Amino acid sequence: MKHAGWRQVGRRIASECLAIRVRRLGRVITRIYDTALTPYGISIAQVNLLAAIAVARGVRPTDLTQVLDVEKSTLSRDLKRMEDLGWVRSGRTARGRGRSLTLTPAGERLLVQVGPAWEQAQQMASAELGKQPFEQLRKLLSPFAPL
Amino acid sequence: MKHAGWRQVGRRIASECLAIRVRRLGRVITRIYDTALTPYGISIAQVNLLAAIAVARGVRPTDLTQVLDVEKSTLSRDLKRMEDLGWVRSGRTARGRGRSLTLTPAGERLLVQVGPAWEQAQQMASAELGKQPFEQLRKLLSPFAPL
DNA sequence: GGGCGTAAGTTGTATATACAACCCAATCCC
DNA sequence: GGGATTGGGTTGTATATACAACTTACGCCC
Repeated sequence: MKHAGWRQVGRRIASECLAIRVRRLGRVITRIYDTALTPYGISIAQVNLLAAIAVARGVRPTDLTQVLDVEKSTLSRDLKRMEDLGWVRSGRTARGRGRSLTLTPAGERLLVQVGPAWEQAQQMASAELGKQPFEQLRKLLSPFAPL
Repeated sequence: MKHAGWRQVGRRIASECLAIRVRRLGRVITRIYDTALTPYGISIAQVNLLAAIAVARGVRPTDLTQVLDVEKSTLSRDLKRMEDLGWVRSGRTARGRGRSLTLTPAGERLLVQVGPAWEQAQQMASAELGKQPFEQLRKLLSPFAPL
Protein backbone atom coordinates (compact mmCIF):
# COMPACT_ATOMS: atom_id res chain seq x y z
CA MET A 1 0.00 0.00 0.00
CA LYS A 2 0.98 3.62 -0.34
CA HIS A 3 2.69 4.99 2.70
CA ALA A 4 0.13 6.55 5.00
CA GLY A 5 -0.28 10.32 5.12
CA TRP A 6 -0.01 12.27 8.33
CA ARG A 7 -3.78 12.43 8.75
CA GLN A 8 -4.02 8.64 8.73
CA VAL A 9 -1.09 8.24 11.07
CA GLY A 10 -2.54 10.81 13.45
CA ARG A 11 -5.93 9.14 13.46
CA ARG A 12 -4.47 5.72 14.02
CA ILE A 13 -2.26 6.80 16.92
CA ALA A 14 -4.95 8.91 18.54
CA SER A 15 -7.49 6.12 18.33
CA GLU A 16 -5.37 3.10 19.18
CA CYS A 17 -2.36 4.02 21.30
CA LEU A 18 -2.28 2.29 24.66
CA ALA A 19 0.27 4.65 26.16
CA ILE A 20 -1.89 7.67 25.48
CA ARG A 21 -4.85 6.07 27.24
CA VAL A 22 -2.82 4.88 30.17
CA ARG A 23 -1.19 8.26 30.63
CA ARG A 24 -4.49 10.09 30.54
CA LEU A 25 -5.94 7.65 33.03
CA GLY A 26 -2.95 8.31 35.21
CA ARG A 27 -3.56 12.04 35.18
CA VAL A 28 -7.22 11.64 36.03
CA ILE A 29 -6.66 9.12 38.80
CA THR A 30 -3.70 10.94 40.27
CA ARG A 31 -5.77 14.11 40.51
CA ILE A 32 -8.51 12.31 42.41
CA TYR A 33 -6.15 10.89 45.01
CA ASP A 34 -4.01 13.99 45.34
CA THR A 35 -7.08 16.11 45.89
CA ALA A 36 -8.36 13.80 48.60
CA LEU A 37 -4.95 13.87 50.25
CA THR A 38 -4.45 17.63 50.09
CA PRO A 39 -5.46 18.23 53.71
CA TYR A 40 -2.56 16.07 54.83
CA GLY A 41 0.04 17.73 52.64
CA ILE A 42 1.01 14.46 51.01
CA SER A 43 0.71 13.15 47.46
CA ILE A 44 -0.34 9.69 46.35
CA ALA A 45 3.20 9.16 45.09
CA GLN A 46 4.47 9.78 48.60
CA VAL A 47 1.80 7.61 50.17
CA ASN A 48 3.00 4.93 47.80
CA LEU A 49 6.53 5.15 49.19
CA LEU A 50 5.32 5.38 52.76
CA ALA A 51 3.24 2.24 52.36
CA ALA A 52 5.99 0.38 50.55
CA ILE A 53 8.46 1.13 53.32
CA ALA A 54 5.91 0.28 55.99
CA VAL A 55 5.29 -3.11 54.42
CA ALA A 56 8.91 -3.98 53.80
CA ARG A 57 10.68 -2.51 56.78
CA GLY A 58 14.36 -2.06 56.29
CA VAL A 59 14.25 -2.21 52.50
CA ARG A 60 17.00 -0.60 50.59
CA PRO A 61 16.24 2.06 47.99
CA THR A 62 17.58 -0.22 45.32
CA ASP A 63 15.00 -2.84 46.24
CA LEU A 64 12.24 -0.28 45.94
CA THR A 65 13.31 0.61 42.42
CA GLN A 66 12.52 -2.99 41.49
CA VAL A 67 9.23 -3.21 43.30
CA LEU A 68 8.00 0.15 42.06
CA ASP A 69 9.63 0.36 38.64
CA VAL A 70 11.05 3.75 39.48
CA GLU A 71 14.40 5.02 38.30
CA LYS A 72 16.98 5.16 41.06
CA SER A 73 17.61 8.86 40.58
CA THR A 74 13.90 9.58 40.89
CA LEU A 75 13.69 7.56 44.05
CA SER A 76 16.78 9.20 45.46
CA ARG A 77 15.18 12.63 45.31
CA ASP A 78 11.74 11.47 46.41
CA LEU A 79 13.25 9.86 49.48
CA LYS A 80 15.33 12.93 50.16
CA ARG A 81 12.19 15.05 50.33
CA MET A 82 10.48 12.59 52.62
CA GLU A 83 13.48 12.39 54.91
CA ASP A 84 13.55 16.17 55.06
CA LEU A 85 9.86 16.10 55.95
CA GLY A 86 10.70 13.73 58.76
CA TRP A 87 8.60 10.82 57.57
CA VAL A 88 11.40 8.44 56.65
CA ARG A 89 14.75 7.63 58.16
CA SER A 90 17.60 5.63 56.77
CA GLY A 91 20.37 3.74 58.47
CA ARG A 92 23.04 1.25 57.57
CA THR A 93 21.99 -2.18 56.44
CA ALA A 94 22.75 -5.05 58.78
CA ARG A 95 24.85 -6.69 56.12
CA GLY A 96 25.82 -5.80 52.59
CA ARG A 97 25.65 -2.55 50.72
CA GLY A 98 23.20 0.23 50.73
CA ARG A 99 20.97 2.05 53.18
CA SER A 100 18.03 0.61 55.01
CA LEU A 101 14.78 2.55 55.16
CA THR A 102 12.21 2.81 57.93
CA LEU A 103 9.34 5.11 58.80
CA THR A 104 9.81 7.59 61.59
CA PRO A 105 7.11 7.72 64.24
CA ALA A 106 5.75 10.77 62.42
CA GLY A 107 5.67 8.73 59.22
CA GLU A 108 3.80 5.94 60.93
CA ARG A 109 1.28 8.35 62.39
CA LEU A 110 0.78 10.06 59.06
CA LEU A 111 0.16 6.78 57.30
CA VAL A 112 -2.60 5.94 59.75
CA GLN A 113 -4.07 9.42 59.46
CA VAL A 114 -4.32 9.38 55.68
CA GLY A 115 -6.03 5.99 55.65
CA PRO A 116 -9.59 7.35 55.56
CA ALA A 117 -8.78 9.95 52.88
CA TRP A 118 -7.25 7.19 50.79
CA GLU A 119 -10.37 5.06 51.21
CA GLN A 120 -12.44 8.01 50.12
CA ALA A 121 -10.28 8.55 47.06
CA GLN A 122 -10.61 4.90 46.19
CA GLN A 123 -14.41 5.37 46.41
CA MET A 124 -14.31 8.47 44.24
CA ALA A 125 -12.22 6.71 41.65
CA SER A 126 -14.69 3.87 41.63
CA ALA A 127 -17.53 6.33 41.14
CA GLU A 128 -15.64 8.12 38.39
CA LEU A 129 -14.79 5.01 36.39
CA GLY A 130 -17.88 3.05 37.29
CA LYS A 131 -17.91 0.20 39.75
CA GLN A 132 -17.42 -2.53 37.17
CA PRO A 133 -14.59 -0.89 35.23
CA PHE A 134 -12.88 0.03 38.48
CA GLU A 135 -12.80 -3.55 39.65
CA GLN A 136 -11.88 -4.93 36.25
CA LEU A 137 -9.03 -2.47 36.06
CA ARG A 138 -7.81 -3.23 39.53
CA LYS A 139 -7.88 -6.93 38.71
CA LEU A 140 -6.14 -6.48 35.41
CA LEU A 141 -3.43 -4.40 37.04
CA SER A 142 -2.82 -6.65 40.00
CA PRO A 143 0.61 -7.55 38.61
CA PHE A 144 1.50 -3.93 39.25
CA ALA A 145 0.64 -3.92 42.92
CA PRO A 146 3.87 -3.51 44.90
CA LEU A 147 2.99 -6.44 47.11
CA MET B 1 -13.14 -2.27 65.56
CA LYS B 2 -9.95 -0.83 66.94
CA HIS B 3 -8.35 1.73 64.68
CA ALA B 4 -5.89 0.05 62.38
CA GLY B 5 -2.15 0.28 63.06
CA TRP B 6 0.27 1.59 60.51
CA ARG B 7 1.29 -1.89 59.44
CA GLN B 8 -2.28 -2.74 58.52
CA VAL B 9 -2.85 0.54 56.74
CA GLY B 10 0.36 0.12 54.80
CA ARG B 11 -0.51 -3.39 53.75
CA ARG B 12 -3.99 -2.42 52.71
CA ILE B 13 -2.86 0.54 50.61
CA ALA B 14 0.03 -1.32 49.04
CA SER B 15 -2.15 -4.24 48.10
CA GLU B 16 -5.34 -2.49 46.99
CA CYS B 17 -4.67 1.03 45.76
CA LEU B 18 -5.70 1.62 42.16
CA ALA B 19 -3.68 4.79 41.77
CA ILE B 20 -0.47 3.04 42.70
CA ARG B 21 -1.04 0.36 40.10
CA VAL B 22 -2.04 2.80 37.41
CA ARG B 23 0.96 5.01 38.06
CA ARG B 24 3.36 2.12 37.95
CA LEU B 25 1.81 0.89 34.73
CA GLY B 26 2.24 4.39 33.38
CA ARG B 27 5.94 4.38 34.15
CA VAL B 28 6.48 1.01 32.55
CA ILE B 29 4.48 1.79 29.44
CA THR B 30 5.90 5.27 29.02
CA ARG B 31 9.41 3.85 29.13
CA ILE B 32 8.62 1.37 26.38
CA TYR B 33 7.26 4.01 24.03
CA ASP B 34 9.86 6.65 24.84
CA THR B 35 12.64 4.16 24.21
CA ALA B 36 11.21 3.19 20.85
CA LEU B 37 10.87 6.86 19.94
CA THR B 38 14.34 7.92 21.07
CA PRO B 39 15.83 7.87 17.55
CA TYR B 40 13.36 10.57 16.54
CA GLY B 41 14.02 12.83 19.49
CA ILE B 42 10.37 12.84 20.51
CA SER B 43 8.49 11.53 23.52
CA ILE B 44 5.17 9.70 23.58
CA ALA B 45 3.68 12.73 25.34
CA GLN B 46 4.68 14.86 22.38
CA VAL B 47 3.45 12.31 19.86
CA ASN B 48 0.19 12.49 21.73
CA LEU B 49 -0.07 16.22 21.14
CA LEU B 50 1.09 15.94 17.56
CA ALA B 51 -1.57 13.33 16.81
CA ALA B 52 -4.28 15.27 18.62
CA ILE B 53 -3.54 18.40 16.63
CA ALA B 54 -3.30 16.42 13.40
CA VAL B 55 -6.73 14.94 13.99
CA ALA B 56 -8.45 18.13 15.07
CA ARG B 57 -6.81 20.75 12.93
CA GLY B 58 -7.24 24.25 14.20
CA VAL B 59 -8.09 23.23 17.75
CA ARG B 60 -7.47 25.68 20.49
CA PRO B 61 -5.26 24.78 23.44
CA THR B 62 -8.25 25.07 25.71
CA ASP B 63 -10.06 22.38 23.72
CA LEU B 64 -7.09 20.08 24.07
CA THR B 65 -7.13 20.42 27.84
CA GLN B 66 -10.60 18.86 27.74
CA VAL B 67 -9.77 16.09 25.32
CA LEU B 68 -6.54 15.16 27.05
CA ASP B 69 -7.34 15.97 30.68
CA VAL B 70 -4.21 18.06 30.94
CA GLU B 71 -3.93 21.21 33.00
CA LYS B 72 -3.80 24.34 30.90
CA SER B 73 -0.47 25.45 32.34
CA THR B 74 1.06 22.08 31.50
CA LEU B 75 -0.24 22.28 27.98
CA SER B 76 0.97 25.84 27.60
CA ARG B 77 4.57 24.82 28.23
CA ASP B 78 4.38 21.58 26.25
CA LEU B 79 3.12 23.49 23.24
CA LYS B 80 5.76 26.15 23.71
CA ARG B 81 8.47 23.51 23.44
CA MET B 82 6.91 22.01 20.34
CA GLU B 83 6.53 25.39 18.69
CA ASP B 84 10.18 26.09 19.45
CA LEU B 85 11.05 22.75 17.87
CA GLY B 86 9.16 23.82 14.79
CA TRP B 87 6.55 21.06 14.87
CA VAL B 88 3.53 23.16 15.73
CA ARG B 89 2.33 26.60 14.74
CA SER B 90 -0.45 28.69 16.17
CA GLY B 91 -2.49 31.45 14.64
CA ARG B 92 -5.59 33.42 15.43
CA THR B 93 -8.90 31.61 15.50
CA ALA B 94 -11.39 32.46 12.80
CA ARG B 95 -13.86 33.61 15.41
CA GLY B 96 -13.89 33.90 19.17
CA ARG B 97 -11.09 33.75 21.64
CA GLY B 98 -7.92 31.79 21.77
CA ARG B 99 -5.26 30.53 19.41
CA SER B 100 -5.68 27.90 16.74
CA LEU B 101 -3.12 25.11 16.42
CA THR B 102 -1.81 23.34 13.35
CA LEU B 103 1.14 21.14 12.51
CA THR B 104 3.97 22.64 10.51
CA PRO B 105 5.16 20.68 7.49
CA ALA B 106 8.02 19.43 9.67
CA GLY B 107 5.48 18.29 12.24
CA GLU B 108 3.50 16.46 9.60
CA ARG B 109 6.61 14.76 8.28
CA LEU B 110 7.73 13.79 11.76
CA LEU B 111 4.37 12.25 12.57
CA VAL B 112 4.61 10.04 9.51
CA GLN B 113 8.20 9.13 10.31
CA VAL B 114 7.49 8.00 13.84
CA GLY B 115 4.58 5.81 12.75
CA PRO B 116 6.61 2.59 12.50
CA ALA B 117 8.41 3.17 15.80
CA TRP B 118 5.05 3.71 17.45
CA GLU B 119 3.72 0.46 15.94
CA GLN B 120 6.78 -1.30 17.27
CA ALA B 121 6.26 0.15 20.74
CA GLN B 122 2.66 -0.96 20.65
CA GLN B 123 3.94 -4.48 19.83
CA MET B 124 6.48 -4.38 22.62
CA ALA B 125 3.86 -3.25 25.10
CA SER B 126 1.64 -6.11 23.97
CA ALA B 127 4.49 -8.54 24.47
CA GLU B 128 5.30 -7.08 27.88
CA LEU B 129 1.75 -7.24 29.22
CA GLY B 130 0.68 -10.30 27.32
CA LYS B 131 -1.56 -10.22 24.29
CA GLN B 132 -4.77 -10.79 26.23
CA PRO B 133 -4.17 -8.25 29.00
CA PHE B 134 -3.01 -5.72 26.44
CA GLU B 135 -6.25 -5.94 24.51
CA GLN B 136 -8.41 -6.07 27.62
CA LEU B 137 -6.68 -2.99 28.91
CA ARG B 138 -7.01 -1.13 25.64
CA LYS B 139 -10.69 -1.97 25.55
CA LEU B 140 -11.27 -1.01 29.14
CA LEU B 141 -9.52 2.31 28.60
CA SER B 142 -11.21 3.22 25.35
CA PRO B 143 -13.07 6.03 27.13
CA PHE B 144 -9.66 7.62 27.54
CA ALA B 145 -8.76 7.65 23.87
CA PRO B 146 -8.65 11.25 22.72
CA LEU B 147 -10.83 10.47 19.75
C1' DG C 1 45.60 -7.57 52.21
C1' DG C 2 45.61 -4.63 48.27
C1' DG C 3 43.65 -3.65 43.94
C1' DC C 4 39.61 -4.02 40.85
C1' DG C 5 35.10 -4.52 39.54
C1' DT C 6 30.56 -3.43 40.42
C1' DA C 7 26.53 -2.28 42.99
C1' DA C 8 24.33 1.66 45.13
C1' DG C 9 23.53 6.32 45.28
C1' DT C 10 23.89 11.31 43.98
C1' DT C 11 24.05 15.11 40.79
C1' DG C 12 23.23 17.58 36.32
C1' DT C 13 19.83 18.41 33.11
C1' DA C 14 15.42 18.11 30.88
C1' DT C 15 10.40 17.03 30.40
C1' DA C 16 5.63 16.35 32.20
C1' DT C 17 2.68 17.42 35.52
C1' DA C 18 -0.27 20.47 38.77
C1' DC C 19 -2.00 24.52 41.47
C1' DA C 20 -2.28 29.36 42.30
C1' DA C 21 -1.87 33.80 40.85
C1' DC C 22 -1.88 36.74 37.46
C1' DC C 23 -2.80 39.17 32.75
C1' DC C 24 -5.26 40.30 28.72
C1' DA C 25 -8.61 40.59 25.48
C1' DA C 26 -13.34 39.19 23.91
C1' DT C 27 -17.95 39.45 25.20
C1' DC C 28 -21.84 40.99 27.52
C1' DC C 29 -25.02 44.12 29.23
C1' DC C 30 -27.13 48.32 30.14
C1' DG D 1 -19.99 52.72 23.95
C1' DG D 2 -17.86 51.66 28.12
C1' DG D 3 -17.36 49.30 32.32
C1' DA D 4 -17.72 44.63 34.41
C1' DT D 5 -17.31 39.67 33.66
C1' DT D 6 -15.04 35.87 32.27
C1' DG D 7 -12.68 32.77 29.19
C1' DG D 8 -8.09 31.73 27.55
C1' DG D 9 -3.30 31.84 28.36
C1' DT D 10 1.22 32.59 30.82
C1' DT D 11 4.21 32.66 34.82
C1' DG D 12 5.89 31.29 39.50
C1' DT D 13 6.76 27.40 42.11
C1' DA D 14 6.97 22.60 43.29
C1' DT D 15 6.90 17.48 42.56
C1' DA D 16 7.58 13.24 39.76
C1' DT D 17 9.86 11.34 36.27
C1' DA D 18 14.02 9.76 33.35
C1' DC D 19 18.78 9.37 31.34
C1' DA D 20 23.65 10.09 31.65
C1' DA D 21 27.57 10.84 34.13
C1' DC D 22 29.86 10.64 38.16
C1' DT D 23 31.19 8.98 43.02
C1' DT D 24 31.85 5.89 46.52
C1' DA D 25 32.34 2.17 49.15
C1' DC D 26 31.66 -3.15 49.40
C1' DG D 27 33.20 -7.28 48.28
C1' DC D 28 35.80 -10.41 45.78
C1' DC D 29 39.88 -12.69 44.31
C1' DC D 30 44.49 -13.97 43.92
